[in-house]
Amino acid sequence: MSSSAGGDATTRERILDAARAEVAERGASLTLGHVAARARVSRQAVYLHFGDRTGLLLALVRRMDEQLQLGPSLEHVMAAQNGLELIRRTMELHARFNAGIDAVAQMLEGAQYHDEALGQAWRDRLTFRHGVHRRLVDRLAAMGELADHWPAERATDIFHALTLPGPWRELTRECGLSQERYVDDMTRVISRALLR
Amino acid sequence: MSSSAGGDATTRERILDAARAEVAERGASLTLGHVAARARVSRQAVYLHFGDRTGLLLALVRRMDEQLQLGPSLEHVMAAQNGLELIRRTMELHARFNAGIDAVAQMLEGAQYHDEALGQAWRDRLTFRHGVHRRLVDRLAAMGELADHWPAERATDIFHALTLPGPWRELTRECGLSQERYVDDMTRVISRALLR
DNA sequence: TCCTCACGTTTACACGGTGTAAAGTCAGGT
DNA sequence: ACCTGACTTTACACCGTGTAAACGTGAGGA
Repeated sequence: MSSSAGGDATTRERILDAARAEVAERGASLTLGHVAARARVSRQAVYLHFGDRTGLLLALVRRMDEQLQLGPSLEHVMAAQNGLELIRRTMELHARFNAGIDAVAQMLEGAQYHDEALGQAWRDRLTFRHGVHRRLVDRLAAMGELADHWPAERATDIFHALTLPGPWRELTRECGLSQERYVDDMTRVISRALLR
Repeated sequence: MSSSAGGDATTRERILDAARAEVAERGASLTLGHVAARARVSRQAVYLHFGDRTGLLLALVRRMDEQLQLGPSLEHVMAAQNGLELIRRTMELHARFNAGIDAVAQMLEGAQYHDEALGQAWRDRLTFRHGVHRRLVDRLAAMGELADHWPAERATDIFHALTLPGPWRELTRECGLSQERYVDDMTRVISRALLR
């Protein structure tokens, strides 16, 4: 864990790149040995940098969060001029975002029940996600477009739950919907559900 | 694998009961050693009956399917006199069913990417589920209540994806919705999405 | 009665992945 | 010349899976 900062940093990055590739290929059943080999580094180097398997995966998740920079995209969503457009932009963001993180998300979902720390990391992400949807729902309410029957908190829960990676994965990967179709259809479903 | 039928069957059942309990407690990280100990049987007895870990889990899933007997429940759903009632009954069935199988479902979902056979088992269940929703959508169409904008296949995909265990788990376990609330809210969402 | 077979037991071992420990190499900076 | 940081090699302990072989035992048939 010594070189958490400073030094070359290139090795650490190489290991993380290798880990990302291994997750994409083998899912949650990646091996530290394989990661090390792919990074052209000894297995022990991985332990030096990340402490243990969990540490490596946590670092991978954090780096993906940083790289994906969803701040600007979120501003674009919030700038929508009406409810329908806000929902559509949200779904476009989800589609793009999910496609980017799906392999890692899958790994986290799968690992969350035999790894305390990874489970926590996954829950943290979901909590953050829920908060984002709360802001979106508040915006809808402020625009006077939120249907009367929904208390904000419950509308948030619905918005949050229907846009989880799971349904996205099922629709696009298994049912064969294109990203555009996913966006169109889910925009319709959610706007009908939430808007007045 | 010898005693697939005949004989005492009590040992086999004891092992499956133990496995179910272990899955409920430890999720996907159950050990054959723990299962055996709980069933008060040697670890090797498990191998005798189920071949390997995967075989045990597959047998567990199949037994749960048999025990849950969703045929009659499904008839009750199909007997609904109008679209809204059909959707409500569907959601009631999902709520009850999900609560019953969630531990095992979670285990399967988690395992599907490092165990070919378990992944297939999970996909089989989802395919069956999808077929059920197709029948429901066809019924809606026959009643003339399916909204015009949905081709039957796409309405099916949506119905299927929105009622997956994942969203149910998130809403009831993490967001704190009661089963009744889940049924009420999702009935509203889906009827608004699918009905004319 | 004796034999056999089904079911289960104990013991033992190979294999692979994780995690820890210790000693060695090697480049750069002082 | 020395030290330090980054990484390597080697080695080992631990655990879970899976296989193998030999032994125990009770029920049923010849």
